[in-house]
Amino acid sequence: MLELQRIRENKEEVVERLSVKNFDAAALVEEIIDLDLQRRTNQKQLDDTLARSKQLAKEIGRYFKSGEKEQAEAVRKESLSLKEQSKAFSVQLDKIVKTLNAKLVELPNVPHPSVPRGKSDEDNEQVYSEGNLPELAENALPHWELADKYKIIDFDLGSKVTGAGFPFYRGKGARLQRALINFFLDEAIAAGYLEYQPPLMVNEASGFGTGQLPDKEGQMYFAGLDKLYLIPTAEVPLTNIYRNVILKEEDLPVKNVAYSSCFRREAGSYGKDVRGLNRLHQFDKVEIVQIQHPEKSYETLEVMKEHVAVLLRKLELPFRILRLCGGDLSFTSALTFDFEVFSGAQKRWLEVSSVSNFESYQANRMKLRFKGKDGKTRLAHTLNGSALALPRIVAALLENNQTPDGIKIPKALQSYTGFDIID
RNA sequence: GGAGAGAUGGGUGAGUGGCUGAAACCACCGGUUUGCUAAACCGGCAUACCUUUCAACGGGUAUCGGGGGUUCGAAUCCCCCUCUCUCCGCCA
Repeated sequence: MLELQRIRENKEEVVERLSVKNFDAAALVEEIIDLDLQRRTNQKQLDDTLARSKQLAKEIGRYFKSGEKEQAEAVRKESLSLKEQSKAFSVQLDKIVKTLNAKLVELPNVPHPSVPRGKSDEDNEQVYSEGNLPELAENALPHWELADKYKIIDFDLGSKVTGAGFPFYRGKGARLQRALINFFLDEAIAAGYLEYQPPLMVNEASGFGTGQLPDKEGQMYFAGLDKLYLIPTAEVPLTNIYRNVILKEEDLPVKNVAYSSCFRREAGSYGKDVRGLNRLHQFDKVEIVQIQHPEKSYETLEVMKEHVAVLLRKLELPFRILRLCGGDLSFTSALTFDFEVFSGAQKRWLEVSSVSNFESYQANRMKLRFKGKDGKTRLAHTLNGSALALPRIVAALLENNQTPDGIKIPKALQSYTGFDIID
């Protein structure tokens, strides 16, 4: 969530910038400022009452010790009435704080000044592209037909055993998955990231910390008996490692990477978007996360972008980078770049990575801070990016590299797969 | 799943109703001393909110796993929850 101080001191700017996200924050911001004022007034009253109570309690102690029972009794009476007062203040303060927090959570992150206005993904701004679009024969097959032809992915079997969106990978298909995971992890480790194997289920506090809860509750699978959520991305456990942590400035940046399966309910998706590997309920992804000094986070965002670009280059996939417009930007993000690869037979761009700077928005929710060299404690900035999500990479690899002899594996991957063609 | 023990500041650990936001030691930071290093000595060392003619030095409140209760007063007593450890059961 946004920092209260920022809302208080830059009210107009916050409202104006949030309008880029097509979010009308004017009324909400006023409410928050008003609640904050109430909170402070109330707190002052409570604190004063408690301070007096403490004083009296000490007096009573002294009287009892010196055996002055009568004085003690008198003071005790006063203290008793103070107790009622402070109870009332405390109940009211609690109510105000709860309302204030609920309102604060409704406020999305403020977009970076470079974020263009726009309604939907059609308004995203292409900032870079690389590689030539593949020229495939007219009868080129989409990946789901290739998957079937070479018996490397079985969607029907997944439907039988689990449900739609939970495919089986088999033979060279399974090995290709394993190869990609190892390739991505090795690249991240070489770039200085520390590898984690995180839990695939998280508790409610973690879901709140990275911003999945409360608003995106319906997107996560929930194990109700134990109140645990299946992670939609490794970002959740990987970032929540630092929930309620105060790092030292010299520990920054923290660079973590994790491979994990990801689970998404994807309620409301349909049509060509969910065909084959285009959108799954369970998929594999390697995720990179950085925790960085506020003054360096945008530099870092560029570095992370380049990391993803290198991966796609090594996989010889044509890709483009989009700067998400306000309308397409997620609730918690200040600036996001999407990477899309061109999938030759479907003739469409598929999103394979999303690299974001959340500034202090997640950090404020989870109280992730660092102590500066000046001794002051400040919120850190969090960033993350997919590097990369597997299914659509596989879709593009299959489609773009199909030949009459089989599907060619890019050079960089061959030492990982142990084969250079799927036939 | 059953039985028991426990959770205190960065770490170890004292503290069973008032003088404890919390001893001591270690770690860390600053200083003195010192050929250098080390040692010794002195000082500092949590977080949040409030207070904004407090520039600075401050003042107030809360926090001893989390929540609730008893009491004029709770780290200390009571209840609930979470987690950790030990033993038993089960098991990849």
